[in-house]
Formats: sequence, structure tokens, C-alpha cells
Amino acid sequence: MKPITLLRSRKLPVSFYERKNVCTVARELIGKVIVTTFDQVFTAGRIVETEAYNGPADKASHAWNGRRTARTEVMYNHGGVAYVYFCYGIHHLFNVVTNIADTPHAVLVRAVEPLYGIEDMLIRTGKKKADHTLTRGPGNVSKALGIHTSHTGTDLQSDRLFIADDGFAVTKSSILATPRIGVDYAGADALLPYRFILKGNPYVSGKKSA
DNA sequence: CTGACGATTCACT
DNA sequence: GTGAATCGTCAGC
Repeated sequence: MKPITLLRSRKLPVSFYERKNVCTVARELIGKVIVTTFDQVFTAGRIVETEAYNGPADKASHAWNGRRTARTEVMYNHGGVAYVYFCYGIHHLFNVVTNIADTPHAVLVRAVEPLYGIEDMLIRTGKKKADHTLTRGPGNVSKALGIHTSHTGTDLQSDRLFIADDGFAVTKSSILATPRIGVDYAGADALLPYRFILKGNPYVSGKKSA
């Protein structure tokens, strides 16, 4: 079976995303495969780094204190849709909405390990060779996979953008929880261990994977 | 309408 | 380690 066909048959169900603990979803997304087929180009990568954003209670979240604006409206969907937004005038960041409708939780995908379509990722990013910087960091992930802010609100049961379980085994001890990156403004919430990484994977962003 | 700034990245010192 | 790039979003007037 072709990889794309196999992956399409193993999409994570809506029930995976609708669970109420956003950290559980963020942790379990480690090792799963994110797939895009925009413009007939098939690219996929294994998720090796995520961050959880715990809705109204989380000062680092766009939905902190119940903020609800045109941009964040997508987060109030039920779990299992994409939330993509534009940052620093340059970068598109890809998130997965979790929990039930009206509870604006989300998981940011910060890094993946390229699996398919590496040539196309090089074209999209303008890089010359496929090293660990290709899909390290949330801006690069979106760029390599061709994800754009226009994809915000996309249902992850779609064939064009989804996440699948290809059977890759991740042991609990190989996942590490650390504080999140770039959220110093969030005060005490910046210290919460809401970032999950696959220990030792070269695509994980930041300095040493501690 | 205006201004300040960000869930970042990359080139350069 | 430091700073520029670059523009949509949002709070405040």
C-alpha cells in the first residue's frame, strides 16, 4: 500500500482531540505523523515536539482570560481542527484545537522529523540540504509542510491536512516535559511543564534537550 | 485610527 | 550573543 493511502486509513479520530486534558493530547501527539497534500504535493513528518496551551486559565494562551476575537474564534471549535496564525510578520504557526466546543484549548506543533516529500520541503523552505534545521521550530514546520494561515479552521479528518498513527512506538520514558519556549511574558505560567519532546531527537528545537 | 508587540528565525559580530 | 525583518492583531483613544 502506498504510504499516503496507509496514513489516510489511520487518521486520529475526533475523540482523540476532544479529550479534556490538553496536556494528555500534547503528550500523545509525540510520535504521530502529520500529513499534508496541498497542491498534490505529499509531505509528512513525525511530531517530535509539542506545547499545550490551556485556554482561559493559561496566561500564555491566546484565549487567556476568555479572550475571543476574530483570530482566536477557531480555538472555540470542538477538538480536531487546525488553528494556524501569523506571527512576527513572517511565520505561520500550526496548532491543533483540542477539547470540546467553547473550551479553547490548543496544542502547538514545534518540530517534526521529515518522513516523506523531503525534496518538496527543501523547495518550500529554500534550503539546500536536509539537515536538522529543515523542520525544527514551529515556523519551519509550517513552511516545510506548506501550511498557511488560510488553512486555519481546516478539519483534521480532511484528506489534505491530518494527523495519523502509523504504529510508531513511543515509550513513556522517552518523552520529556519541560517549560515552554518564548512565553516569558506569561509570568508563573511560563514555568509550567507544558512542552513535550521526544528525548534525544535532533529535530527538537532549543538548545540541548536536557 | 494608531501604536506597540509577538507561541520566531536567520545572519552577523 | 545581538539585532533586524515585517505585518496582522488588538487594546486604547
